[in-house]
Amino acid sequence: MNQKIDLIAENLISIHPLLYKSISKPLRTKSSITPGGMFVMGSLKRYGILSMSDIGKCLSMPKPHITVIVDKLIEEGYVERLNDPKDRRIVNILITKKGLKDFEDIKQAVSENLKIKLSTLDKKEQDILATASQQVKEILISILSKE
Amino acid sequence: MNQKIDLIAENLISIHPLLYKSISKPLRTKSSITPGGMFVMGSLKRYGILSMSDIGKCLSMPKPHITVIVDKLIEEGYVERLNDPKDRRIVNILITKKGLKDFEDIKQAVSENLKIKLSTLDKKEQDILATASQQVKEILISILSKE
DNA sequence: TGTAATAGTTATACTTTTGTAACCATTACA
DNA sequence: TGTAATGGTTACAAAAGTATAACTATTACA
Repeated sequence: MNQKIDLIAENLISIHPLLYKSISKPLRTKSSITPGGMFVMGSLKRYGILSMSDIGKCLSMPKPHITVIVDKLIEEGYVERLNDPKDRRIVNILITKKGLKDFEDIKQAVSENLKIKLSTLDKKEQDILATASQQVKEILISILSKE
Repeated sequence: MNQKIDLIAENLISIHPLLYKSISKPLRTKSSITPGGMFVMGSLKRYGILSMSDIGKCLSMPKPHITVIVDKLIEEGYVERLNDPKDRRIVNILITKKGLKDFEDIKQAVSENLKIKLSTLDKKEQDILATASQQVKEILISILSKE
Protein backbone atom coordinates (compact mmCIF):
# COMPACT_ATOMS: atom_id res chain seq x y z
CA MET A 1 0.00 0.00 0.00
CA ASN A 2 1.94 3.01 1.26
CA GLN A 3 5.29 2.69 2.90
CA LYS A 4 5.04 5.88 4.91
CA ILE A 5 1.72 4.86 6.38
CA ASP A 6 3.17 1.47 7.30
CA LEU A 7 5.97 3.23 9.14
CA ILE A 8 3.55 5.45 11.03
CA ALA A 9 1.43 2.48 12.07
CA GLU A 10 4.53 0.59 13.17
CA ASN A 11 5.65 3.56 15.25
CA LEU A 12 2.26 3.99 16.89
CA ILE A 13 2.12 0.29 17.74
CA SER A 14 5.52 0.63 19.41
CA ILE A 15 4.49 3.72 21.35
CA HIS A 16 1.28 2.18 22.64
CA PRO A 17 2.73 -0.24 25.24
CA LEU A 18 5.07 2.46 26.55
CA LEU A 19 2.15 4.77 27.26
CA TYR A 20 0.13 1.90 28.67
CA LYS A 21 2.90 1.15 31.12
CA SER A 22 3.54 4.78 32.05
CA ILE A 23 -0.01 6.05 32.22
CA SER A 24 -2.63 3.33 32.68
CA LYS A 25 -0.61 1.36 35.20
CA PRO A 26 0.11 4.19 37.67
CA LEU A 27 -3.56 5.16 37.55
CA ARG A 28 -4.44 2.23 39.76
CA THR A 29 -2.10 3.21 42.56
CA LYS A 30 -2.65 6.95 42.31
CA SER A 31 -6.43 7.13 42.19
CA SER A 32 -9.67 5.21 42.46
CA ILE A 33 -10.67 5.97 38.89
CA THR A 34 -10.37 3.24 36.27
CA PRO A 35 -8.65 3.65 32.88
CA GLY A 36 -12.08 3.52 31.26
CA GLY A 37 -13.35 6.27 33.54
CA MET A 38 -10.31 8.36 32.74
CA PHE A 39 -10.89 7.96 29.00
CA VAL A 40 -14.51 9.02 29.37
CA MET A 41 -13.50 12.07 31.38
CA GLY A 42 -10.94 12.98 28.73
CA SER A 43 -13.53 12.80 25.97
CA LEU A 44 -15.94 14.92 28.00
CA LYS A 45 -13.26 17.49 28.68
CA ARG A 46 -12.49 17.73 24.98
CA TYR A 47 -16.06 17.95 23.72
CA GLY A 48 -17.78 19.49 26.73
CA ILE A 49 -20.91 17.38 26.42
CA LEU A 50 -21.58 14.01 24.86
CA SER A 51 -24.46 11.56 24.66
CA MET A 52 -23.93 8.01 25.86
CA SER A 53 -23.70 6.84 22.25
CA ASP A 54 -21.19 9.53 21.39
CA ILE A 55 -18.95 8.40 24.23
CA GLY A 56 -19.19 4.85 22.95
CA LYS A 57 -18.10 6.01 19.52
CA CYS A 58 -15.23 8.09 20.90
CA LEU A 59 -13.79 5.09 22.72
CA SER A 60 -15.14 2.14 20.70
CA MET A 61 -16.80 0.76 23.79
CA PRO A 62 -20.09 -1.13 23.91
CA LYS A 63 -22.98 0.87 25.33
CA PRO A 64 -23.51 -1.27 28.43
CA HIS A 65 -19.93 -0.63 29.45
CA ILE A 66 -20.41 3.12 29.07
CA THR A 67 -23.41 2.88 31.38
CA VAL A 68 -21.33 1.12 34.02
CA ILE A 69 -18.47 3.62 33.77
CA VAL A 70 -20.75 6.65 33.82
CA ASP A 71 -22.68 5.25 36.79
CA LYS A 72 -19.45 5.07 38.75
CA LEU A 73 -18.35 8.54 37.67
CA ILE A 74 -21.70 9.93 38.80
CA GLU A 75 -21.26 8.23 42.18
CA GLU A 76 -17.98 10.06 42.56
CA GLY A 77 -19.56 13.35 41.48
CA TYR A 78 -17.37 13.66 38.41
CA VAL A 79 -20.12 13.80 35.76
CA GLU A 80 -23.88 14.19 35.60
CA ARG A 81 -26.71 13.09 33.39
CA LEU A 82 -28.75 15.67 31.50
CA ASN A 83 -31.87 14.82 29.54
CA ASP A 84 -31.90 16.08 25.99
CA PRO A 85 -34.80 18.51 25.51
CA LYS A 86 -35.07 17.74 21.78
CA ASP A 87 -34.94 13.96 21.92
CA ARG A 88 -36.03 12.37 25.14
CA ARG A 89 -34.27 9.09 24.34
CA ILE A 90 -30.89 10.79 24.56
CA VAL A 91 -29.00 11.18 27.81
CA ASN A 92 -26.27 13.76 27.67
CA ILE A 93 -23.28 13.51 29.97
CA LEU A 94 -21.65 16.59 31.40
CA ILE A 95 -18.44 16.83 33.35
CA THR A 96 -18.78 18.65 36.69
CA LYS A 97 -16.47 21.26 38.20
CA LYS A 98 -15.25 18.67 40.66
CA GLY A 99 -14.75 16.29 37.76
CA LEU A 100 -12.66 18.81 35.84
CA LYS A 101 -10.54 19.62 38.86
CA ASP A 102 -9.96 16.04 39.93
CA PHE A 103 -9.25 15.04 36.33
CA GLU A 104 -6.36 17.50 36.28
CA ASP A 105 -5.16 16.42 39.71
CA ILE A 106 -5.20 12.76 38.73
CA LYS A 107 -3.31 13.49 35.54
CA GLN A 108 -0.69 15.28 37.60
CA ALA A 109 -0.37 12.39 40.02
CA VAL A 110 -0.35 9.77 37.31
CA SER A 111 2.37 11.49 35.30
CA GLU A 112 4.59 12.17 38.30
CA ASN A 113 6.90 9.29 37.58
CA LEU A 114 6.75 9.90 33.85
CA LYS A 115 7.88 13.48 34.38
CA ILE A 116 10.85 12.37 36.44
CA LYS A 117 12.00 10.27 33.52
CA LEU A 118 11.30 13.08 31.05
CA SER A 119 13.49 15.38 33.13
CA THR A 120 16.49 13.16 32.43
CA LEU A 121 16.32 14.20 28.79
CA ASP A 122 18.55 17.04 27.74
CA LYS A 123 17.06 20.36 26.63
CA LYS A 124 17.27 19.53 22.95
CA GLU A 125 15.50 16.20 23.31
CA GLN A 126 12.80 17.83 25.40
CA ASP A 127 12.23 20.37 22.65
CA ILE A 128 12.01 17.67 20.02
CA LEU A 129 9.63 15.58 22.09
CA ALA A 130 7.45 18.56 22.96
CA THR A 131 7.00 19.46 19.30
CA ALA A 132 6.70 15.88 18.07
CA SER A 133 4.17 14.82 20.73
CA GLN A 134 2.09 17.90 19.99
CA GLN A 135 2.04 17.04 16.28
CA VAL A 136 1.18 13.40 16.89
CA LYS A 137 -1.57 14.41 19.27
CA GLU A 138 -3.17 16.94 16.95
CA ILE A 139 -3.06 14.79 13.85
CA LEU A 140 -4.33 11.70 15.65
CA ILE A 141 -7.18 13.66 17.19
CA SER A 142 -8.14 14.89 13.74
CA ILE A 143 -8.54 11.37 12.35
CA LEU A 144 -9.23 9.13 15.34
CA SER A 145 -11.17 10.94 17.99
CA LYS A 146 -14.75 10.81 16.74
CA GLU A 147 -16.69 8.50 14.42
CA MET B 1 8.46 22.21 37.91
CA ASN B 2 9.10 22.44 34.17
CA GLN B 3 6.50 23.73 31.80
CA LYS B 4 7.81 21.88 28.78
CA ILE B 5 7.73 18.57 30.61
CA ASP B 6 4.17 19.28 31.72
CA LEU B 7 3.20 19.85 28.10
CA ILE B 8 4.81 16.61 26.99
CA ALA B 9 3.05 14.63 29.73
CA GLU B 10 -0.26 16.26 28.81
CA ASN B 11 0.25 15.37 25.16
CA LEU B 12 1.13 11.76 25.93
CA ILE B 13 -1.91 11.42 28.17
CA SER B 14 -4.06 12.66 25.29
CA ILE B 15 -2.47 10.31 22.80
CA HIS B 16 -2.87 7.25 25.00
CA PRO B 17 -6.65 6.70 24.66
CA LEU B 18 -6.45 7.24 20.90
CA LEU B 19 -3.91 4.44 20.55
CA TYR B 20 -5.84 2.29 22.98
CA LYS B 21 -8.93 2.64 20.83
CA SER B 22 -7.12 2.13 17.53
CA ILE B 23 -4.74 -0.65 18.50
CA SER B 24 -5.82 -2.60 21.60
CA LYS B 25 -9.49 -2.72 20.65
CA PRO B 26 -9.10 -4.15 17.13
CA LEU B 27 -6.73 -6.79 18.52
CA ARG B 28 -9.65 -8.68 19.99
CA THR B 29 -11.50 -9.06 16.71
CA LYS B 30 -8.43 -9.62 14.54
CA SER B 31 -6.59 -12.27 16.55
CA SER B 32 -6.68 -14.60 19.50
CA ILE B 33 -3.78 -12.89 21.20
CA THR B 34 -4.42 -10.60 24.16
CA PRO B 35 -3.03 -7.08 24.53
CA GLY B 36 -0.76 -8.36 27.28
CA GLY B 37 0.54 -11.12 25.02
CA MET B 38 1.14 -8.58 22.27
CA PHE B 39 3.12 -6.37 24.64
CA VAL B 40 5.26 -9.31 25.72
CA MET B 41 5.92 -10.28 22.09
CA GLY B 42 6.90 -6.68 21.32
CA SER B 43 9.40 -6.63 24.17
CA LEU B 44 10.86 -9.94 23.05
CA LYS B 45 11.17 -8.75 19.50
CA ARG B 46 13.01 -5.64 20.65
CA TYR B 47 15.41 -7.35 23.05
CA GLY B 48 15.61 -10.81 21.51
CA ILE B 49 15.65 -12.64 24.81
CA LEU B 50 14.36 -11.73 28.25
CA SER B 51 13.98 -13.43 31.60
CA MET B 52 10.55 -13.55 33.21
CA SER B 53 11.60 -10.79 35.60
CA ASP B 54 12.89 -8.63 32.76
CA ILE B 55 9.57 -8.89 30.99
CA GLY B 56 7.83 -7.85 34.20
CA LYS B 57 10.06 -4.79 34.41
CA CYS B 58 9.52 -3.89 30.74
CA LEU B 59 5.77 -3.85 31.20
CA SER B 60 5.36 -3.13 34.91
CA MET B 61 3.42 -6.32 35.33
CA PRO B 62 3.47 -8.59 38.38
CA LYS B 63 5.36 -11.85 37.89
CA PRO B 64 2.34 -14.15 38.21
CA HIS B 65 0.68 -12.34 35.35
CA ILE B 66 3.76 -12.79 33.17
CA THR B 67 3.64 -16.50 33.89
CA VAL B 68 0.04 -16.68 32.72
CA ILE B 69 0.71 -14.70 29.55
CA VAL B 70 3.85 -16.65 28.66
CA ASP B 71 2.09 -19.97 29.29
CA LYS B 72 -0.52 -18.99 26.73
CA LEU B 73 2.08 -17.77 24.24
CA ILE B 74 3.91 -21.08 24.57
CA GLU B 75 0.66 -22.96 23.92
CA GLU B 76 0.32 -21.05 20.66
CA GLY B 77 3.96 -21.73 19.76
CA TYR B 78 4.91 -18.05 19.80
CA VAL B 79 7.64 -18.22 22.46
CA GLU B 80 9.65 -20.84 24.31
CA ARG B 81 11.31 -21.23 27.68
CA LEU B 82 15.08 -21.62 27.90
CA ASN B 83 16.90 -22.42 31.11
CA ASP B 84 19.74 -20.09 31.91
CA PRO B 85 23.00 -22.06 32.05
CA LYS B 86 24.60 -19.59 34.47
CA ASP B 87 21.78 -19.24 36.97
CA ARG B 88 19.35 -22.09 37.15
CA ARG B 89 16.69 -19.98 38.83
CA ILE B 90 16.30 -17.90 35.70
CA VAL B 91 13.97 -18.84 32.86
CA ASN B 92 14.71 -17.01 29.65
CA ILE B 93 11.97 -16.44 27.11
CA LEU B 94 12.69 -16.55 23.43
CA ILE B 95 10.39 -15.62 20.57
CA THR B 96 10.04 -18.33 17.92
CA LYS B 97 10.05 -17.97 14.15
CA LYS B 98 6.33 -18.57 14.12
CA GLY B 99 6.00 -15.95 16.86
CA LEU B 100 7.93 -13.38 14.87
CA LYS B 101 5.94 -14.03 11.72
CA ASP B 102 2.55 -14.03 13.39
CA PHE B 103 3.48 -10.94 15.38
CA GLU B 104 4.02 -9.06 12.13
CA ASP B 105 0.84 -10.48 10.60
CA ILE B 106 -1.22 -9.49 13.62
CA LYS B 107 0.22 -5.98 13.57
CA GLN B 108 -0.77 -5.73 9.92
CA ALA B 109 -4.31 -6.89 10.61
CA VAL B 110 -4.70 -4.74 13.71
CA SER B 111 -3.56 -1.58 11.97
CA GLU B 112 -5.68 -2.14 8.88
CA ASN B 113 -8.37 0.28 9.96
CA LEU B 114 -5.84 2.70 11.38
CA LYS B 115 -4.05 2.82 8.03
CA ILE B 116 -7.25 3.61 6.21
CA LYS B 117 -7.66 6.65 8.41
CA LEU B 118 -4.02 7.59 8.01
CA SER B 119 -4.45 7.51 4.25
CA THR B 120 -6.98 10.36 4.48
CA LEU B 121 -4.17 12.66 5.58
CA ASP B 122 -2.53 14.72 2.88
CA LYS B 123 1.08 14.11 1.91
CA LYS B 124 2.40 16.90 4.12
CA GLU B 125 0.60 15.67 7.22
CA GLN B 126 1.81 12.14 6.58
CA ASP B 127 5.37 13.43 6.43
CA ILE B 128 4.98 15.33 9.67
CA LEU B 129 3.38 12.38 11.42
CA ALA B 130 5.99 9.94 10.15
CA THR B 131 8.82 12.07 11.49
CA ALA B 132 7.08 13.03 14.72
CA SER B 133 5.95 9.48 15.58
CA GLN B 134 9.48 8.24 14.93
CA GLN B 135 10.91 10.84 17.31
CA VAL B 136 8.34 10.14 20.01
CA LYS B 137 8.96 6.42 19.68
CA GLU B 138 12.74 6.65 19.90
CA ILE B 139 12.85 9.07 22.80
CA LEU B 140 10.21 7.19 24.79
CA ILE B 141 12.00 3.90 24.24
CA SER B 142 15.18 5.49 25.55
CA ILE B 143 13.61 6.49 28.86
CA LEU B 144 10.65 4.14 29.36
CA SER B 145 11.34 0.76 27.86
CA LYS B 146 13.33 -0.98 30.57
CA GLU B 147 12.92 -1.15 34.37
C1' DT C 1 27.30 -23.85 56.92
C1' DG C 2 23.31 -21.48 57.51
C1' DT C 3 20.48 -17.54 56.60
C1' DA C 4 18.76 -14.19 53.52
C1' DA C 5 17.69 -12.90 48.94
C1' DT C 6 16.23 -13.88 44.22
C1' DA C 7 13.55 -16.14 40.25
C1' DG C 8 9.72 -18.26 39.14
C1' DT C 9 5.31 -20.86 39.81
C1' DT C 10 0.89 -21.95 41.92
C1' DA C 11 -3.24 -20.62 44.05
C1' DT C 12 -6.77 -17.43 45.05
C1' DA C 13 -9.64 -13.43 45.00
C1' DC C 14 -11.08 -9.43 42.97
C1' DT C 15 -11.73 -5.64 39.51
C1' DT C 16 -12.10 -4.19 34.90
C1' DT C 17 -13.25 -4.98 30.39
C1' DT C 18 -15.79 -7.30 26.76
C1' DG C 19 -19.82 -9.29 24.57
C1' DT C 20 -24.57 -10.46 24.03
C1' DA C 21 -29.38 -10.59 24.64
C1' DA C 22 -33.53 -8.76 26.34
C1' DC C 23 -36.02 -4.92 27.47
C1' DC C 24 -38.26 -0.01 27.76
C1' DA C 25 -39.03 4.52 25.98
C1' DT C 26 -38.95 7.45 22.30
C1' DT C 27 -38.66 8.84 17.59
C1' DA C 28 -38.85 8.29 12.46
C1' DC C 29 -41.43 7.34 8.78
C1' DA C 30 -44.08 4.39 5.44
C1' DT D 1 -51.52 4.53 12.86
C1' DG D 2 -48.44 1.07 13.17
C1' DT D 3 -43.91 -0.73 12.32
C1' DA D 4 -39.04 -0.17 12.34
C1' DA D 5 -35.13 2.11 14.11
C1' DT D 6 -32.63 4.45 17.79
C1' DG D 7 -30.81 5.47 22.60
C1' DG D 8 -30.16 3.73 26.77
C1' DT D 9 -30.46 0.45 30.68
C1' DT D 10 -30.49 -4.07 32.91
C1' DA D 11 -28.88 -8.62 33.38
C1' DC D 12 -25.74 -12.10 32.66
C1' DA D 13 -21.50 -14.56 31.30
C1' DA D 14 -16.82 -14.79 30.29
C1' DA D 15 -12.12 -13.12 29.50
C1' DA D 16 -8.28 -10.27 30.90
C1' DG D 17 -5.77 -7.76 34.18
C1' DT D 18 -4.30 -6.87 39.06
C1' DA D 19 -2.65 -8.06 43.61
C1' DT D 20 -1.04 -10.90 47.27
C1' DA D 21 0.50 -14.81 49.72
C1' DA D 22 2.60 -19.19 49.93
C1' DC D 23 5.71 -22.23 48.04
C1' DT D 24 10.02 -24.49 45.59
C1' DA D 25 14.50 -24.11 43.82
C1' DT D 26 18.58 -21.78 43.50
C1' DT D 27 22.08 -18.48 44.58
C1' DA D 28 24.60 -15.01 47.46
C1' DC D 29 27.16 -14.18 51.22
C1' DA D 30 28.11 -13.39 56.27
